Amino acid sequence: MARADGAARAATLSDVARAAGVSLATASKAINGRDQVAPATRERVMRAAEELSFTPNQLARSLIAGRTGTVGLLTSDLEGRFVIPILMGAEDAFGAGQVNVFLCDARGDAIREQHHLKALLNRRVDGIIVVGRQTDPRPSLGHDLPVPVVYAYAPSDDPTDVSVTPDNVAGGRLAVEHLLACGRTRIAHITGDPEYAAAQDRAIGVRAALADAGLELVGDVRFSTWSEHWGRDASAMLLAQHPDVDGIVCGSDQIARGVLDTLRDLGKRVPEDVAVIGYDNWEVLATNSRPELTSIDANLQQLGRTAAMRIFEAIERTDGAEPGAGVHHLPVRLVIRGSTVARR
Amino acid sequence: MARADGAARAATLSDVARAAGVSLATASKAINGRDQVAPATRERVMRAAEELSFTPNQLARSLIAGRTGTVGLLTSDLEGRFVIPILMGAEDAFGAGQVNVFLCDARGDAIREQHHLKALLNRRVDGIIVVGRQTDPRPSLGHDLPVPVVYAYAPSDDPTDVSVTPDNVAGGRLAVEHLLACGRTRIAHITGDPEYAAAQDRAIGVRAALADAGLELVGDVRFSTWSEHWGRDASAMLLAQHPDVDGIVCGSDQIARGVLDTLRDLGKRVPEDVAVIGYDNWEVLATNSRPELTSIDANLQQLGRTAAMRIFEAIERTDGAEPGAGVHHLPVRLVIRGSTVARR
DNA sequence: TAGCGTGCCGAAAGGCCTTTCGGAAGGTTT
DNA sequence: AAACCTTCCGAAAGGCCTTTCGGCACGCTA
Repeated sequence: MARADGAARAATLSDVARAAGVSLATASKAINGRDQVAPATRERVMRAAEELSFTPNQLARSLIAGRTGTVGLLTSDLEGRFVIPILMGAEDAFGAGQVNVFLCDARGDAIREQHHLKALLNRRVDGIIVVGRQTDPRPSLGHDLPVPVVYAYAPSDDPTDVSVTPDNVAGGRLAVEHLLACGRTRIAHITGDPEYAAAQDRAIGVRAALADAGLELVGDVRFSTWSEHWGRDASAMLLAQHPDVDGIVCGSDQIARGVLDTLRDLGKRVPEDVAVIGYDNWEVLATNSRPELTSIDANLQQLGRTAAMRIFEAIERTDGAEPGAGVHHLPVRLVIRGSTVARR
Repeated sequence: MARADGAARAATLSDVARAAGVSLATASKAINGRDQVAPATRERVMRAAEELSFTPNQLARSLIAGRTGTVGLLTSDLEGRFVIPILMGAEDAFGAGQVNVFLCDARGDAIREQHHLKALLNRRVDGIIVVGRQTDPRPSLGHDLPVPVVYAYAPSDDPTDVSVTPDNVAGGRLAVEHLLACGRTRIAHITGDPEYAAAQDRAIGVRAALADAGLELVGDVRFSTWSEHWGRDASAMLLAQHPDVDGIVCGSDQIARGVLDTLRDLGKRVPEDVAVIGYDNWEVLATNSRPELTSIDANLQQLGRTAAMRIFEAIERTDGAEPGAGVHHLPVRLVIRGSTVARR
């Protein structure tokens, strides 16, 4: 266990002051770069601090400042597929080392969530980011909290909260527009659980883009589960009914993987005969398929950055005003790979 | 932004004391369940606290106790594939709400790691768990830290540190033993980057188990990259040279997915003709393949729990002794699915 | 030489809580 | 009635730091 014998008790500021032969106040000022300290004195203090390997106790600082420089990330995203990029974006935005993040996983349990929420408030976090694992609205934490809250990925069901979530409608549009640009006109849509807002929103975008182009969807939107199995089954049925389909928009990369499997089994070439586009841009799935999968990326890291910036703004302004209430739909991004455009 | 107007300043203990008509000390004792307080008085204080929605400032408490009840999780695991289960295990072990975890991602950058380390120490975490993304030893943080450190997944290169890591050799053995139990005798091994200790260790286990059974590996161990592409290519070459192979141990689930693809293309039935076993038990890959993939699970959540418990022990004992220094190899687990055993 | 400004330092308060210890009030024993 | 104990409460110190503000010493001007 790494615990130095000598470091049993961390050096405190008064240790430094004594070592440097100055008062507590002067030591503090020297270390924090305040003026009112002669250069020579400052030098002396700094050297003493160095020798004692003094690190200022952030607890005491926070107590005085009334601010801890910490943020709570409250999630129910078990797998961490969404929460990790969001966390990284948040870290970026805050600036490494300036702000630290408490990560709490409520595991989809409201009681545990309350528990964690209370713990975070006791620790006097400056703000809270709530990350859901679906884009369906989730219950608000309420407005009687002493710190700002931003909802990421899953928006709050209260429109006076601040929420940031990917623009799934735009994602659906983007997918179709890309297929159209590739010259496809007979386009189908296979997606996941119809209970998910993500599935519905993407389908809306798909239909809208087709309507704009004066086209209709080939067959109905096929909803079921977010799995490869469904991708395989659905595409088999689709091809049986509509052998002339030349483009398939999938509601997730998993579904797209299944679709690719079936097309391959049926002897269809991708992208020559049928172009396939996925959703989520989950690297491990998208870059390992045959061919590699074009996909829609939700820019989760950017989402995290945005959430962090919103928190930041809210922390800065002490008037308690509520800037940017409402659900903000963030743009998504197309990542083109071999499943829609043959490689040269 | 959720910020109640009335909650501009959180209630402090002296507010409660005043409201209840008692002194600071009494209020403190009442709230913390100390004796030396008359039941009636306690009741009065509790009610006042309730009404003011008082939450004790954990900062001040920590300052006094010399303990914060927080732990730092320092990772370089970008994708979070390993860190999330470990984090969850740690949360479990600490007991939700008792201890909170600061998650810091160093992104494989030593400077950033130092930065985060310093921030964690300033915040006076009680301990640090370091999570790597490979099982190769990583540089120690050193022994001159004022808090205990446990290395998880990636062990420290210093044997006097405490490390917990999955037993990859046992995993390799387990895979082969399972194939043997399934009646396979012509077993090959396709795995990832030979620079990874994980690849080497698993290969050692594979060879050892075969040797114990008086068998030899079919062909050499095939090292390359941890990708589906490699799984596809390697198995194609393997089958060309050794058409009689009847079992393939893969170094990862990704590789196994590629292997399954190729076997399917070649008209081999899995598991009837060839049994395939993966590694990592990455649900999204293992349960979506055709057939579903038998795999070795590293019990990461258990790993996290163990790491947390070690930290706990070290925190408890104030004598600075170093219990359990060294690298602890934790048992892994076989998850049987359709790729080795035909479903009934 | 008296008066004034400037530059630097230190005493002390304050942030929020816990704990120790002294002491008041009430009841019990001799 | 005196001595004692128990029960409960409160003053104060302490944990570590920052900030305010008063004051000392020095050098300058009149």
